Amino acid sequence: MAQNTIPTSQKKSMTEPPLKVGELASRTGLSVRALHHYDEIGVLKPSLRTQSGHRLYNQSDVERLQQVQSLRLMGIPLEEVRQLLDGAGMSPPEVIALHIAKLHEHIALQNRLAERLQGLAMHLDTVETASIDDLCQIIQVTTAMEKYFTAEQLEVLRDRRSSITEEHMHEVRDSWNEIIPKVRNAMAANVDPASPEIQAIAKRWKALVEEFTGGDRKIAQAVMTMYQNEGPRLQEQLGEVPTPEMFVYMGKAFAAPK
Amino acid sequence: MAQNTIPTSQKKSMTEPPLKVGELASRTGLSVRALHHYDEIGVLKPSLRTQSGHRLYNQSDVERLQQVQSLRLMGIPLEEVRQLLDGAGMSPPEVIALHIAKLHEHIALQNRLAERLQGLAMHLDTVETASIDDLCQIIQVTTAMEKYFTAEQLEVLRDRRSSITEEHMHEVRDSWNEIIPKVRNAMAANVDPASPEIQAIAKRWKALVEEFTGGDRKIAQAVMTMYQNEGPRLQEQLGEVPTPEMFVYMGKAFAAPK
DNA sequence: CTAAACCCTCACGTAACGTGAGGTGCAATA
DNA sequence: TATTGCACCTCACGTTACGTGAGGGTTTAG
Repeated sequence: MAQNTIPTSQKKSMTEPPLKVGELASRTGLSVRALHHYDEIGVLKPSLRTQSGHRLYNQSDVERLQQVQSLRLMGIPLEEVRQLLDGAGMSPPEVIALHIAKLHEHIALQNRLAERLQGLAMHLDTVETASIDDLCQIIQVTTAMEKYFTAEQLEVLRDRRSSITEEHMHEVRDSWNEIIPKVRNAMAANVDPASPEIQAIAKRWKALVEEFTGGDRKIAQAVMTMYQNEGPRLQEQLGEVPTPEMFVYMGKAFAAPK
Repeated sequence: MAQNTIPTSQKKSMTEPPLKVGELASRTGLSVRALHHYDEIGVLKPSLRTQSGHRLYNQSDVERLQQVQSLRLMGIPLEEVRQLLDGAGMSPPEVIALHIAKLHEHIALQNRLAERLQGLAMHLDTVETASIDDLCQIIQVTTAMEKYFTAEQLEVLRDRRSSITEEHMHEVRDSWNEIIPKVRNAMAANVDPASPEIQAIAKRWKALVEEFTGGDRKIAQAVMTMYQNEGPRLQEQLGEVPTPEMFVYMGKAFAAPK
């Protein structure tokens, strides 16, 4: 074979002059400040300085910087970049694997947050209220619900909610606010659950519950658990809420012979 | 209707005593330091202090804190929380909408990063190298490729790569490293592309290209564009790489009559 | 030889607190 | 009553990866 000609531009052997920081910055797309920073924290210390203190980056510095940029592109923090390039800390595959895990965790969190925000935006569309109080109320109630219902149940409830009018929602609220005090008073007065007036109330109660749960036993159970645990907090937001004792009392009313 | 009985525990009218910071912290699950911070930045300034300077939070402070917590749960930064609760800045729906947009943007970025990391992890599995140099090389080549190939093309290439052995990949690299200098020398010596020795080389060249592109014209085109723009950078990582002039020369060789 | 361009070293700001350090207030106990 | 111990106070630095000046030397082109 013949003698090797020059590949493209220069050979490695013809030592290129060291770069000043501004030059290196514009070649790599980094800022001068970033290079100063890398110097400070030990990620990339230029191997030369001029007598007056100007940084000079030679070929191996430039190569190291390319590696730094590669690793940063993968989202690896500077401190770990430094450890990797210095051969300390963990092995590359370990670092990558751990970062994938962390990233997935982070993404999962963000996705859950995005779902919550989407749901919230839907509510805001239907309710068309601009008050922060209302906004926070919706947030509190929905976050409380997320603790007691599964994702599928929540979806069912969202669908049902979006299919009814805002006016009807107010009617439902008003109904509860009318019925619950009556029940409380009846309980305080030891009224027989089988009595006609309680039976009338029980009928309305059952209808309201049916409408909300859609007849789903699991949802009804979750609602009761939620009111049991979050009663006071929900009361602040919603107005009148049923207590576990009321559920028991109403249970007797439902079981009473007609 | 009869007189209202007491709902659950207390009535709002019986003013509850203001809370000290530690008490409020333990009730809300926040840290004392966080409450200090909220005070500092004006998100929640307690409306009372004792003579000695101890913070006292009254009922309305507590309610405001609940709102703060709700908004923070939705990922809204403290400064915007403050503006919302103080009625300054944007309206709640605007804030929510903007945050949804920001969040989706962020999630998209994270997802792209996750994909890159997954691909990288795959490479690391097949190549089983633990050196940072190799790691960075893979990163650089794959990120360069992402600029020139579409997502589908990249997937095709990934599949093809994972279906061959590491040994074969080395063979391919070696073939290029043997052929390219020969072509360069032939070009420098003005050898006729139709000459037998160049025709022999052209045959091997074509086979190598075919294997990589799978016969896909688009991929072949993207490869040439990539080498044209990223030539020097890739050369540092891969060794010998073809130049546009070589593609022209080889084109003549392919077109030459046999 | 001078002015522009480039370089240097501080040093503060970012988001949302964690983590002391060093000192005061307050209720209960010895 | 004196002392203990706990809760509270105000600084103030650390975290991430730089951005953005301030104030002052150096190099280079005209």
